[in-house]
Amino acid sequence: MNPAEMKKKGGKGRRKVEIKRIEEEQKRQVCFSKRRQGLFKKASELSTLCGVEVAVVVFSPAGKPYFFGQPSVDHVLNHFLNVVPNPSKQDEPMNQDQSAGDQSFWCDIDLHSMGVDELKQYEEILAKQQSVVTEAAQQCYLQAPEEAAMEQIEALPYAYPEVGEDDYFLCWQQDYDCLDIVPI
Amino acid sequence: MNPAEMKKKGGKGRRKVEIKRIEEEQKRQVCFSKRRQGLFKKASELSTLCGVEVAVVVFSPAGKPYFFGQPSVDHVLNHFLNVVPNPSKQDEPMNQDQSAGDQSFWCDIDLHSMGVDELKQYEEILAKQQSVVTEAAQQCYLQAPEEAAMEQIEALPYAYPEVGEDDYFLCWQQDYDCLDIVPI
DNA sequence: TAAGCTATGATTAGGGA
DNA sequence: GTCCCTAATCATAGCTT
Repeated sequence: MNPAEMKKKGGKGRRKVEIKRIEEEQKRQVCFSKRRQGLFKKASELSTLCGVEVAVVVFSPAGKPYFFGQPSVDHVLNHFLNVVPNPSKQDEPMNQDQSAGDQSFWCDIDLHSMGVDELKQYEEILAKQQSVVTEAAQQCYLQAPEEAAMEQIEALPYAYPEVGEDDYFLCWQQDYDCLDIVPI
Repeated sequence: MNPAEMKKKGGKGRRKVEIKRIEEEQKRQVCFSKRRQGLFKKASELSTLCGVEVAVVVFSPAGKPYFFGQPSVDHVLNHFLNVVPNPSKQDEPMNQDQSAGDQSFWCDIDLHSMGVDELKQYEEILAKQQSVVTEAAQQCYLQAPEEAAMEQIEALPYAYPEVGEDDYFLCWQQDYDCLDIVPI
């Protein structure tokens, strides 16, 4: 195809793009918009295909936040912040994927993969959780018997996807007696 | 390339893939590994090309955390949490996965902000969780009384941060009786 | 079992509306 | 900004090693 044809009906299509900062603002904005959508789509596909939790947060060139989360950004970030307290310490200059360290307390367990003994253990952990809540209730009563921060309960509603009733992951944390049961 | 050559060294390549949960564990794991890398690469390219902040957090099918951040996950998440205290309520321009209506089920609750009545409610929810686990244990026993997937329990160790004993978030999900208690 | 291959489907740059 | 279009480049499912 000669240059004239190129100009007339060709000259489109993808060009190999060097991965470095795009200087022209307009182009950068368009690229951001397109690639952000692509990134979120990939994240969504990964989540669906593999049944995993994903959160993506991006700030546009203008500083506007965009995000994607499955089941929700907050859920994933809370989970993450608990598991990986100091991500920046693990980041290396060239930013890359990595997993958290090995010393551990958290376990993600599929209830269906567990044996009887393990399930019994988890029953005990759940019982401990009840103590925690009960104690919190008692303290609350002692401190402010007439108050009830009712509104807080409905303060942070999140959308949630349909899930089967029987599929759960159970996460627990030995030293702090915390647990986390979520549908998968 | 003719058919013979196709058969000899071709016939491979990508097939159209339906975006739904992959049931075979092995395939799911492989897919996760590959697509995670692809996702992080895309995030990196977006960051470089457009000079923006990006954070991606993924939990593997086994619950192991993987993350990517530019300049760091920590930085981006702090920025995000400051700017968007309650992300799920905001309108996300393009790709909102939280689409399906505003019926929210999840709440993130600080135990200390709750009144007695609410805490009592949560005690009940915890009790329900015990039933779920108990039922799972019974089913497990009926199905394979001599089996115990013991090794699974220690399979997924994670690093964990220091937290105060008294700070928790409690997340619960009305329709599915799920809950989530995590230290903050 | 993790690491290459490769053919193909998916993505996206550049242009226009 | 968003959407369409095209075509070159990229990503990756199913294999092989």
